[in-house]
Amino acid sequence: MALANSLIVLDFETTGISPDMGDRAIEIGAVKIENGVLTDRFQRLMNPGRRISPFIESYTGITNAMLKSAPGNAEVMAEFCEFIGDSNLLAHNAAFDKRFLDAELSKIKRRYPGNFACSLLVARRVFQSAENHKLGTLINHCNISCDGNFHRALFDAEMTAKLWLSILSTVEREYGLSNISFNEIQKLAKTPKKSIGKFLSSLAATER
DNA sequence: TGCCAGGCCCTCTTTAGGGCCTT
Repeated sequence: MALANSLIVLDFETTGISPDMGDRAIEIGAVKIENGVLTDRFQRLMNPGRRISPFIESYTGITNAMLKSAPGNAEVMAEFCEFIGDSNLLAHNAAFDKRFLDAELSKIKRRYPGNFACSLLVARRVFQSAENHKLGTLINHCNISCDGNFHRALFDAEMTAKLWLSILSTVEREYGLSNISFNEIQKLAKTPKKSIGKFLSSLAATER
């Protein structure tokens, strides 16, 4: 089955860093990119069934009072599954968000058909001179306008989406690639840093 | 109650260790 020509950029806020140790999602934010344009948005708080720590309240700005009236994780994740459809997926440090997505969907016996890309791995290769590769640093590095609160799911997803478009435009501008594919970007994310120039030049040389 | 991860990537590497990144 061919996947849709769309990309879902997502970000979780969670009770901690390890779903294997019982941590749960408390917010999901996502945007849909179609043909280089943000065409849809999704944001929901979800009640994990227990109180969150003062650290997480401070880190995210999401409070126990806000979560008290939120729907449960199962209801929200089922709705999010419909939003994903058959799109491919993207997150900044995707290993983290993928673990939580897989854990939450496993609890409701749902799956997604798309592949997961990581803007962190790609940015480390394309923006090697950046001070570091945290999302906020890369947004500044790319001169992307930024008016909102980091560590809220929808805002981080929107910033990741804009970073992704900046990565694509940088690659296309510097290497003369007019339409790099999702699969080619996935290969780029696995290419050794020192070979990035050679890899992209080879793509440009063989471009349709 | 209190505790906690894991994949990537560099190098003083590969028979390993530690920083980065996410909440």
